[in-house]
Amino acid sequence: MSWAENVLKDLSAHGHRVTAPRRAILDRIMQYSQPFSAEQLFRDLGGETGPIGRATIYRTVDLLVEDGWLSRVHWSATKETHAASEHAYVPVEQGHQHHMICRKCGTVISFEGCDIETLLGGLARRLNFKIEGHWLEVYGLCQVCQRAE
Amino acid sequence: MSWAENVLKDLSAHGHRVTAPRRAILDRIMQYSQPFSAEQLFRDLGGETGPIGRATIYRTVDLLVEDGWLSRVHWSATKETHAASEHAYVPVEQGHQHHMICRKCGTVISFEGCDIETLLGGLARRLNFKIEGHWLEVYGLCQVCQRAE
DNA sequence: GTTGGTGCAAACGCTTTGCACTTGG
DNA sequence: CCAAGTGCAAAGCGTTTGCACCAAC
Repeated sequence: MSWAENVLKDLSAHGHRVTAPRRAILDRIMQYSQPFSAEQLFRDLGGETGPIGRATIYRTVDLLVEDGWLSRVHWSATKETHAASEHAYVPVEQGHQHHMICRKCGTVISFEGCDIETLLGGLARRLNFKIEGHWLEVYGLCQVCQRAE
Repeated sequence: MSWAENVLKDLSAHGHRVTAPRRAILDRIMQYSQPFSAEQLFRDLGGETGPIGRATIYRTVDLLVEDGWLSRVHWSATKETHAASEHAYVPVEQGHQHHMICRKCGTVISFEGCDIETLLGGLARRLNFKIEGHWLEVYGLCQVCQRAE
């Protein structure tokens, strides 16, 4: 059961429709080995002359983020200038996940089961801060790029 | 020695000039108890009719981020739509810091000495991933807002 | 047949840029 | 002095929106 299939199933389960544009978008997302942006997705699906409108891409990406099938990361392939820097996304199986992102090739390794709240628990207790969630992202070099350096 | 004073000293130490607009910007930043955006800073300093141009604000913010005196966070006061969502910043003493941000009032608590790399060390070793840096941000409720709920 | 989805194009809003003017050291 | 900094206005560009049309269920 691929990620795209899971998403499609979940979409119809939530009363959403399974349309051709959505299929195409999901298929394209699965081919990325790096974080991707909405704009990039638009280009890769044919851009201005392609069959899928820009609005549809953005709307679908938003939908997927809302339903927990895409996760936003801060990594950006294009050295962010950051004039309206593109937001980047990574497909995830649903649930709490974090990412290790290779600064060179952009490969993403997802992992769960982080113990950060435990780690910060003492600090939070001392400060009387009630932790409700957190954002963690790790940067570095993947195995392949380490060798290449 | 206030944050603004430290920044000014650092600026001239790096061959930058201490100008009236920069003083005004630093002073205003110190008054925030929440993450702020460049646009907000612009408005608070008088906006279109004020003495400081928008470009100066953006250039100064960038400068401060580069020199490590401002840190970008993901929290946003305005429910991010995220059409060109404003980037938010927090003043920091230089060095590696993380933030706990209250989801209600936006109060920021900075802390250092996180042991995340230690925590993730085992995982990274197993995956042959070489950690070079990380981004961590914690969300929740500060002491005051907990009581208010 | 409904109504959710789509495409188009225009609008939006944050951010950047070019250029002539000002000012700090 | 003169290079760094500033202000202005225009341009950039990712993202959103209004609306008429289309197609999934």
